[in-house]
Amino acid sequence: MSMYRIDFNDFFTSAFSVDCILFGYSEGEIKALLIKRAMQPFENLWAIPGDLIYPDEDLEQAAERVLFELTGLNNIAMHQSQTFGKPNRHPQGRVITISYFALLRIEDFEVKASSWAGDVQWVSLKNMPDLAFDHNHILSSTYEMLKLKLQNEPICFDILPERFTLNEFQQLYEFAFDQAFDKANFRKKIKNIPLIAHDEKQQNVKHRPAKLFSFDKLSYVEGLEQNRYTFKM
Amino acid sequence: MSMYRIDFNDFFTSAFSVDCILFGYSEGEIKALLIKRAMQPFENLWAIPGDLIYPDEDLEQAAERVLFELTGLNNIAMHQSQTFGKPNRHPQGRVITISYFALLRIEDFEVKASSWAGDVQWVSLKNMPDLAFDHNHILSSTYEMLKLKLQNEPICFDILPERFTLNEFQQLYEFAFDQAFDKANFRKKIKNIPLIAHDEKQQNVKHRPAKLFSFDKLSYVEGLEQNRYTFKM
DNA sequence: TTAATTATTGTAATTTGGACAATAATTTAA
DNA sequence: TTAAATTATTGTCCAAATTACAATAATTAA
Repeated sequence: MSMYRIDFNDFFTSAFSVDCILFGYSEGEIKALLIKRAMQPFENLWAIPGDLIYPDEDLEQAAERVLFELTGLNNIAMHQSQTFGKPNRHPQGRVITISYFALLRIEDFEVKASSWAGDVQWVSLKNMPDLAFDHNHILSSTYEMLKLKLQNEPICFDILPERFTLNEFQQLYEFAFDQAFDKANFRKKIKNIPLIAHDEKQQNVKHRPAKLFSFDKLSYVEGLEQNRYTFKM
Repeated sequence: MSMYRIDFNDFFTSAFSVDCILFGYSEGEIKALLIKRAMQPFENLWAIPGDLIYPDEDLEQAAERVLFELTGLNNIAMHQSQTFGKPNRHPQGRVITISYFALLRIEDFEVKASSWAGDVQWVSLKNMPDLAFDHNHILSSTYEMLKLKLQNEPICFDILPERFTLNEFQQLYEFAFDQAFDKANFRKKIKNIPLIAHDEKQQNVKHRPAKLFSFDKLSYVEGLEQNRYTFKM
């Protein structure tokens, strides 16, 4: 096999990138933030925002940099999803990409176009066009990872408004898993999750307004530490 | 920031590796196959077997190559776990490593030493020494991934003998999760998993022999496709 | 004031899960 | 040949969780 004849230094000819799938939630739909590529390859195609990782940069750091350049947001937890490395996935060389995702509150920031992003847009997962590279594949497997985490970690509260109604909470899961739940039963299921009930109510609705809740992160962490609690949906 | 002054080609100065955590099960314990490094860096330390990925090689292909060189085994599903890339994790350059794992039947093969593996040994997870690189970290997070997948995918049948008793099945979960289950209740829990009951019985035991079962993969896949089924332990 | 609409809570039936007991099949030793 | 020992397998009871569906409450709009 020819592979045994290559020099040690010949291995150091690859690049890494991160691809950041930013999930948001609005109008009852889960959306991903996509960019329209302003440069070759795949110029003018929609793509997952990402960038090459600098030689001295940590993976998470790179993911957070991409997020920051696009949204100005800091201090958002990025979750590693999977790594994609088919030899020919990038036309300009061997680039292995590590996908990260985060859940964002769309209303908390304004997206900024950047050098590599001519146009930026929230696109519903139910209505996804053909994307650059292997990005359709990356997006759909990261969505599977998202669903797994939605069932095992309280990341739903990263994407819900800070104060939300129980219906909004329920609809997020209904959309993510594409199935309807019974209202009363959903409320029973979540009765262990520590929520703070506020006096405040929903505004500007044409019917009885719902009470607003927020996630009681302190109690949650305390419950975890004392082993009294495991999040499960 | 200096990072903006580097040339496109300067990105192509990194290398990838795969690290393959091979889990086996014997004497009632989950073990990982480790090698004693025969070369620098970390010469003589125990490590997870792994290798650099060739420039034209797919990730899974590389993982399967490492597995094959060590065990002679082919056609074993390798599962991607996580990717580790701290800038200084490898003393000889920027090497990002992608961890894969597989569940093996220890009795099905004999490990072979190879060029990079002076000594090879099955080591119980309960009794792990200090390993080379960041391999203790990689091993423990891959073990968490293993447990996650054991709960959500039928990978347990990769590690069980082709025909197994219900007790062997149960013991695997008991050791992986380090807790005992009630026999009768375990059998109720698995009653949805499609198993083929054989006429054959356990041999050479000093008591009533148990019936042998095998996993009915066909029915399982069919159930998945028709949305009648989700594996859950 | 009332109809319409959605929020919230309750109830009863069914299913699941956990603890434990009973029975069955086989080997071994008397 | 038989009884004791050992483990496999199945069943039962009770508590807890899940499901389907009904009842009541609060608000808006006419």
